[in-house]
Amino acid sequence: RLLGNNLVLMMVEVGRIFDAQKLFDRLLYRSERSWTSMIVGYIECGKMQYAFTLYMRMQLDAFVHPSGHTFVALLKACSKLKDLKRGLTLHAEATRMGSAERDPFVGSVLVDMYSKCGSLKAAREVLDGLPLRDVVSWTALIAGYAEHGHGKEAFECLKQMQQEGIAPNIATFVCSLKACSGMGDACKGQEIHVEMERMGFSNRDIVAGTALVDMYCKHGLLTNAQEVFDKLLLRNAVSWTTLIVGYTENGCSEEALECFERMLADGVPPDTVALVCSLKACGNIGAVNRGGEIHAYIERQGLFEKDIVIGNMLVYMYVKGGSLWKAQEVFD
RNA sequence: CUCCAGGAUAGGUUC
Repeated sequence: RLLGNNLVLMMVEVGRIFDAQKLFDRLLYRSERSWTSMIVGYIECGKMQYAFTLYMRMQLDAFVHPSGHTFVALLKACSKLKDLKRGLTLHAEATRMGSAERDPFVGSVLVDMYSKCGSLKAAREVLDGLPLRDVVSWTALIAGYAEHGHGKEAFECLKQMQQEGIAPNIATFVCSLKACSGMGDACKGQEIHVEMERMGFSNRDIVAGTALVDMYCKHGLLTNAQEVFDKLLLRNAVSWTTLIVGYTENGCSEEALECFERMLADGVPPDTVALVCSLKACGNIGAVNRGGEIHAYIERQGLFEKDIVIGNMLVYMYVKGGSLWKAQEVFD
């Protein structure tokens, strides 16, 4: 019976979920570990409904109980689907099993689930009730506040967690910066910048650095954004695009296009997002020639069919540039 | 009781 259960684990690990299921169904004794492993396997390949169905069957198995691992996997699926109803049920069951308060991972995934579902009050209550609030559970709540436009609350959380002696990490700062962007309070963002600088996050980590660039751009502080960007040790298409959008959205499309040129010169291949954003900049200032070059590049790379947004933006660019016949051609 | 698997984080057109 051990052998069969372990074989199920191995099959899930190598992605043979269908074979795993066939074997799993023939087992006489199914361990908690193999139930959970099947559930995780289905979630990983996006078949959430199968996972939930399996969980129902698991509850009917008198010999096993779901573990913290089981609840983490299922609650994470609820977060992705924003399925609050199922999340609430799972929360009740995790509480009944003692997982919710015994297992810190279940605690933080509960905070995340409520946050992602927009039930910020519930998220806050779960966090406050946790025996151990760590950087991840705090960050999950901050992310929730930021995502749903409650910048003030997000920033207060950052302060509260620091008062509790918990050090923020890159993820915490990134979420807090996102909150600042939505708040229109550049001072708070600058405050965070200073702290990140102290911890060496602002130029060494590309995600953190890009989030800073984005925050400054959203406040229209392009000089600050450029300064952070210039200090970045690594740049990728995302960081370049963030800057390009920053210039474009602040009425500086010419500068945006200069950034695009520098990005190419830097040897960073533009992805579809970078191309779309640069096309928008072209459209804004009627730069049909440069837009046309980007168009040619898109055709050469065969990207046109990949994403409807590219076509939309090409039309925008040609229309704004007055080349209606080219716009029509793209449209057709 | 021990061993293996589990948690939060960056950019675009429309919104």
